[in-house]
Amino acid sequence: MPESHANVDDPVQVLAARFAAAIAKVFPQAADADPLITPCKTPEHGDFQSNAAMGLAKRVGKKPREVAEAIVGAIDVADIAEPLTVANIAGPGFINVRLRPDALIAALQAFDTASLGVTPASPAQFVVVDLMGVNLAKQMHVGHLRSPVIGDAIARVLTRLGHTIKRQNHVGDWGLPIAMVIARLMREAAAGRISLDHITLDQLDEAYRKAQSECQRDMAGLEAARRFGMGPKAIAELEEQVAGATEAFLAARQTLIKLQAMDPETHGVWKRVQDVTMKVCIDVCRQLRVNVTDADSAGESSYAPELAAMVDDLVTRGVAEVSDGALVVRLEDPQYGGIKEPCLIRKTDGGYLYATTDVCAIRRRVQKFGAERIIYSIDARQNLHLRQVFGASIKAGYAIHPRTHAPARMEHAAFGSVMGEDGKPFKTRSGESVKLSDLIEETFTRAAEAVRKGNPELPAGEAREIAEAVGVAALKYADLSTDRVKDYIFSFDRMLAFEGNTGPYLLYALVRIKSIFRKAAERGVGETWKTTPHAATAPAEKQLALALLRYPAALRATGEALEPHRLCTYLYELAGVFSTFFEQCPVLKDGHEATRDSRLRLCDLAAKVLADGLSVLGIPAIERM
RNA sequence: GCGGGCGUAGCUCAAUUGGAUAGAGCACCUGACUACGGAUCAGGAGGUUAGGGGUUCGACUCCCUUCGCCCGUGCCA
Repeated sequence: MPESHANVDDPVQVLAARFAAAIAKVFPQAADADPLITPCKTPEHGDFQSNAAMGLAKRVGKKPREVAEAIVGAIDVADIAEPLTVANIAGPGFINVRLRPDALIAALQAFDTASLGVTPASPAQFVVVDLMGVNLAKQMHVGHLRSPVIGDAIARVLTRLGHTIKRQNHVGDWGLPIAMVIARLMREAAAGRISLDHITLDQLDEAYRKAQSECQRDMAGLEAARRFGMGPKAIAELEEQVAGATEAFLAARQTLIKLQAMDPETHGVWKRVQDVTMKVCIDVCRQLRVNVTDADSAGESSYAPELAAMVDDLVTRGVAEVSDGALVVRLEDPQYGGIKEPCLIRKTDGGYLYATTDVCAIRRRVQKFGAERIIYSIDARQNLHLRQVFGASIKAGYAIHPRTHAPARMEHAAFGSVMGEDGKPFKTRSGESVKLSDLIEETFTRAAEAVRKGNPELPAGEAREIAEAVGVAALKYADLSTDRVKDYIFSFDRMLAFEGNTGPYLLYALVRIKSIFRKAAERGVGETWKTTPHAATAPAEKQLALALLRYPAALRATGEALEPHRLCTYLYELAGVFSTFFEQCPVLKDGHEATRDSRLRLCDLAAKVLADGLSVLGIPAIERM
């Protein structure tokens, strides 16, 4: 069942109903046809248009133009639009509609409430958004930027549309890699080379990398050396390496067993690693104004105790089968995704994989939390993996909602990579990945510089706050404003520009409107405008009014496609339309009080929509800059 | 090999899910206003939407095909 956002005050919806009625009257055989109402791209054509006639033509066996004429002849829009005649039919059969001025005013009046025309979704859904996946003992880098930024924006959009959201940070806090670090840390701490009490994430990151390499056994190299009869010295060196790595590897496995058994000392170190990692993670989220807290964490460790029973369940019910010693779920059937590669859920050695945990997570999210929709804000490269996990959950029945008995809608909100200005993956000059906290700090520093240049008078404390807002706006908007599935090119200069489709520009547009009200107060203009009737007579006023009314549809389109850039584009267009209005329609200079007040109301609405839209994107609003 | 994604102006990106003359910003050129925040507005130039074919009244969008780049592809996560 498609969700509904019925709103009798939205001209698009009113026109859709009228056109639908006219179509049903003239072409009963096509009564279900979509009226296809959309705002006109150019004002010369009209305010709104219906594109239904062309599509209807072949269904009813008439020429498109005749269909349009029939619709125009039967429609009743006298109360909302200017009379429709054949003169309103253009091209192959577009029907152009011009709103009656009083209808526009009425729509504006109805729009001017706290909800800004956004009616709650019906039915509202319970949605889980998977928007982060940090790993213990690993420093966060640019690769961790997009997931929370996009996921949080999607969560906010859906919340604004009336849904209930649960965010999930799927923390990589379990398994052999973690055990390797812990084994190394315990050894290093015992030798007095590190202090676990004062350890930093950078140190943990280093330990992680060293643990990885010391457990890396070069079996292939040894094999090759033997086969090609290399010198005894070379073979001996390789044997030594392999022996050392094997020792480290076995120690890690022992550590994993102790960890699973909740051995106090081992678990204590694990907890320490978790605390250090998660503190940085949550700090980054706070800096980015991403709404993720400790309560949203669901580590792999929390699924670990459930895996064995779940896998048994899959085996006994015949969902999974043994293949080459491993346990797999086959997904060739189209209802499971029609995927050739099976989903591996248990290795030959009995170990579980990340797919196992991910299937388990779906089970918990649907069966325990009651998720009706699960959205994964994850790198596009994980697409196959996610489709496998979705398919396996469906096959296992875990994705079937316990109350509605409908399968949860599972979607991959895939995104591309962050590239440098050379078009290659974003790295430092020395070729290392950029620490996320460094990236954020540099953004703030550059934003502070830009703010200082633009407005040197700001007091230091406020300047820092504003710089952070501008920095967050720049960083997140750059990430959100382009089609998420594509890679995007990271550029401090471009994202921090005050011109063009950028976060700082939208903040500027907002503070510019706010300053009008400060100026009005200075001039002793009271708040009479709040009760003055709306008006939109000048062309620029009318265009602004029409643009404002498009806000709910822009939000809905964003929520439907899970594409925040749609909202960004709308806000940017709104800012542009407002600029034109601001240029052409003096607000405080106009002699007439009624005009001044109705224009103040338009300014007020524009500010409200901009602020609301920015907050939905996770960008903080400010009063001045 | 197979599967997926991407390819739009010199550069960075859009295009309301198949609709009217493919739009913005930057850069370039020309104008406006002693400017309710000039971090502005108006205008110009810039395109065979990678190439070819097809479906359609209509294709950047859907189908086929070729080229180029990226990614994934059974025992890492």
